[in-house]
Amino acid sequence: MAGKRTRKHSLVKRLDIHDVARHARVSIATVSRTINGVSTVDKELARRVWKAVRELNYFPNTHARALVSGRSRLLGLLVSEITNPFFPELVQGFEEVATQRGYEILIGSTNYDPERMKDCIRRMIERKVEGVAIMTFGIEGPLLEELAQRQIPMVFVDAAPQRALMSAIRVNYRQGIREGVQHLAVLGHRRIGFISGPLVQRSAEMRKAAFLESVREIGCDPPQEWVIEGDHTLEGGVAAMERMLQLPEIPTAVMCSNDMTAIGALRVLARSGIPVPEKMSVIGFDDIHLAEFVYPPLTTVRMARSSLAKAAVEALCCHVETPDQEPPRAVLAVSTSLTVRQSTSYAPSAGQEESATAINVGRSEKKQ
Amino acid sequence: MAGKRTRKHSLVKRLDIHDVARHARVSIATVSRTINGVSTVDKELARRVWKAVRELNYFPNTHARALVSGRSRLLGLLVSEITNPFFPELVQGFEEVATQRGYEILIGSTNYDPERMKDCIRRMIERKVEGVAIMTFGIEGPLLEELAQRQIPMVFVDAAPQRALMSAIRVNYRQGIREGVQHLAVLGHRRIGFISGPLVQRSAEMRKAAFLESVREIGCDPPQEWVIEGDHTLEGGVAAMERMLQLPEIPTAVMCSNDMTAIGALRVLARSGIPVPEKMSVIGFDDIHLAEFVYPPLTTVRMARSSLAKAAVEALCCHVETPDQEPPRAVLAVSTSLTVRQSTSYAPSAGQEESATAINVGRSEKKQ
DNA sequence: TTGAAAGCGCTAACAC
DNA sequence: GTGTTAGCGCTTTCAA
Repeated sequence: MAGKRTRKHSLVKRLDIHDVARHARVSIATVSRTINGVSTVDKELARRVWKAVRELNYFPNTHARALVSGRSRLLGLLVSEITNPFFPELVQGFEEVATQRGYEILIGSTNYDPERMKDCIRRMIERKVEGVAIMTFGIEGPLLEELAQRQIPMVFVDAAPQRALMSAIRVNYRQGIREGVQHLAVLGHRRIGFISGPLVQRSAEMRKAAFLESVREIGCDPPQEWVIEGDHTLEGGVAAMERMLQLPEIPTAVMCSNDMTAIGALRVLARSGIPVPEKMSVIGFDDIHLAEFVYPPLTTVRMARSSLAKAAVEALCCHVETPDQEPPRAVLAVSTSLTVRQSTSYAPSAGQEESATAINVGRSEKKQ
Repeated sequence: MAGKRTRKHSLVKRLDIHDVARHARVSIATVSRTINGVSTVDKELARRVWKAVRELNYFPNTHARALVSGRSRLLGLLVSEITNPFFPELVQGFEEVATQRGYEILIGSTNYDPERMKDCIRRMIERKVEGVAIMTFGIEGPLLEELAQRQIPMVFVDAAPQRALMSAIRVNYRQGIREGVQHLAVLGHRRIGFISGPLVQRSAEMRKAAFLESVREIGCDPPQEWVIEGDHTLEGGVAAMERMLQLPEIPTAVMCSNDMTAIGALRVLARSGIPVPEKMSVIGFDDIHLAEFVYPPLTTVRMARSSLAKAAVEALCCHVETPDQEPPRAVLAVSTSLTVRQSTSYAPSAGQEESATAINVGRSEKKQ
């Protein structure tokens, strides 16, 4: 009931640019210029403005700024689901770099549901994001159109449509996968299988291709049955490994397209009484937080998701801040490298000497 | 170089309320009223407005709305770090409920760094959030003042300062912890230890208190040395369990204040050749994603973080939407319950009969 | 170099 | 019931 009501909607007068101007005995234009770092402002006036800002504890209203400047300083981040262990590190990196550059981030989780994805896109458009990073596994074409129509820059992973304002971050899958395969080779493995992700996904396909190249490089050519399609889930890993164990001949090492798949595979092996790594080595991909804690701790190819995030923010900002020149459409930005833990060891039948020889031939593997 | 430049800043004219009004042959006020669901609008005109909105694919500009209405429809969410496995589920729940209610969420990770926390608070103030959920483990008083000064509602977990616009979500720690202790009792355990969190944290203290009450309830009173202070990290769990194993007498079961602590404890036990659960049972708390995947899969007390998030959003919205009546300061909203996995079993020396008897006496434990 | 004033897109008071 | 209009807080001409 009490309280001085000096505005329609609120009980307290909110500080605005006029208050600062009055306090510093200048015009609001000068306050605005000072805060925005326009160089023509007189030193003395600028000093007074900053003093007033400090004393009054003034923060500019971003909505007003956005309205007049047409720049929201908002970036959208579209992910599949935050609870998927792949994403938290990505979100963290994205937030860090974006806020550093003065952007705020709007997160949308699609939960693999086209309706929710549509909703996320609507929210982003309403809030006038200046760019969107599409980090979901797959996206509906028509929804992209919504963004494209509004000239909103987009960045993708691996591959982007060939259009203006769209770019892609490239991940160097080969690098880490090759390291993983060489690591196995050094340990004497020659019979190496692979459980892929869903091959409709570009990144899953690229990982598989990188694997095949790498095994051929060490002179192996695994039979088709040793290359099984999974779906990047734990259950998929379980199913794939079960199929593999039914084969008349099984490999001594299996590489997986992501860690969840590898963890599923590990489960089946544990259940089947096949000790890892003694009877079979397993390598994952991604290096999610979990990988370190499963049993045995998973040897895996690490993809630095914070670099991915950083590259995405930069690509977006590049579009926004230099709208005239078309930026490079694809940035090779993210490297991968092997993290050796305890799910890999010597091939069961490989003699000690053979391995020792191989070690000298192989390349060293270390964490990046 | 081409492109029709109809505005200062952009190459494309952005759709606004005037375009819709023109298209529907009504005034902008009618468009605004229609979109905001004001009931006095003529049916026919409303129909025309909606048609125009659809045809033009119009989305209102939230910045303009925020500016004039004083309502940003933005909620702040302050967390310690998104990569801490405790948080993703919380963030997901928060996003889900907030967007359902038409709010957008602004995430800030403090990374346990006061400077970054300060930065997060600044960002939230600049963007004019209508409320902030403080989900960090601890916060600096002066920073709260910044928000309080600006009449921004806040919601905390467990305990909030006794002030206007601040409320707390209460977690029913006792419920789940009691279930856990009873579960151990049923399995014949009488020698039960506890590794707490950092006791400066209110929630850690509450968990410890709940544990002590619960063990006393089953007629046990563990010696002081069996109640060790950890710090809710894996390393803390390692250190605490190492200390415990040095004791002349060790318990047959240990409850931990959170899952990371339990995972640390599990490591030490594995290293020391003490099989879990045969020689020692371990129970965690939180039920983070990881718990299911460690070896052995961790029996743990689940706290539904999505309910926590939901309660937080509701408390905040309650403040915002009915500013006159002071809402309940504390909401008992989050229940906990036991999830039994494989890190718990019969007490080593307990006879079969004893356990069997106990089973009938004890309460059944199931997932909620 | 500075200040006055227009206007960003919208909501809400007020007049009809 | 509908339209006209005055701002919301800011940036950015434009004139001085």
